[in-house]
Amino acid sequence: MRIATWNVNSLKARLPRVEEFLGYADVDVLCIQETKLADKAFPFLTFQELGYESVHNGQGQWNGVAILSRVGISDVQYGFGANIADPYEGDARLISAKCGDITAVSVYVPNGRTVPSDHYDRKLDWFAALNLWLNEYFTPQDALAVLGDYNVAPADRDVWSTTHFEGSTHVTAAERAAVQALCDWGMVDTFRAVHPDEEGLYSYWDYRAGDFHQHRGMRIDLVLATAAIAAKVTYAVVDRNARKGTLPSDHAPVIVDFTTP
DNA sequence: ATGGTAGCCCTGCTA
Repeated sequence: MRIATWNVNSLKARLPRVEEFLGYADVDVLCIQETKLADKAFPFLTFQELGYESVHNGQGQWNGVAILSRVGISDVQYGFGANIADPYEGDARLISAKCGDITAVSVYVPNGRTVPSDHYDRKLDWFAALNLWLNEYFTPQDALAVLGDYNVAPADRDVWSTTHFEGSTHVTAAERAAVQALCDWGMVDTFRAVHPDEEGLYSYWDYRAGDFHQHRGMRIDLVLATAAIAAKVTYAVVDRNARKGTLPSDHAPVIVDFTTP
């Protein structure tokens, strides 16, 4: 089975690139973030014609998350639900669905803006809410993958320069501890399981200052998965070509393969 | 050249 995550930075602007990706990437499940679309504007039929069922938690101008699947979609959840307070209430940042033999979750973790700030504090609270939500609906024994834009680089080797990001969001000890808490619950950073030590493996490059061509990036798009999936991962890659060419997103897709019984 | 680009919807805000 092949799963992938991609922050497309507006599905309206990026639809041709997403169609192109679906044509060559051979993914079974694709989790998308930052659709920036209302549900009524989501291109369900376009994806259907390409062989994918899709579900969308849309908001309009900002955020918006989706799941595309060619192995079925059921048991859809939109956001944290009524029992868990959302520190970013009103934002469309989470959708989950059963896709074939696994549950896929598409998350768009809040950016946090600056340190310190109210937005940063609520980013950490959002991670805590995610942990509560996982606990409420799943167990570490489930075949569960939480894919998305975490807006956290888990380790120093996941950024092009530690000094450049000193004092910024995405690299603070508290944010990294929030990701680690998910791993403590039972999730594995599957990309790092395949590439444990390699540096320079990024998934996001700022549009500004030619960062992509200067290899100034960050690895903030993660595929966390429980052992039922993580123990069977055979391949993981960043599709850097998707960051090149005409009207690219500032993020590249991250693809993970695992064997199914 | 004193921080740059992309996307949104009023041209300032968010990333």
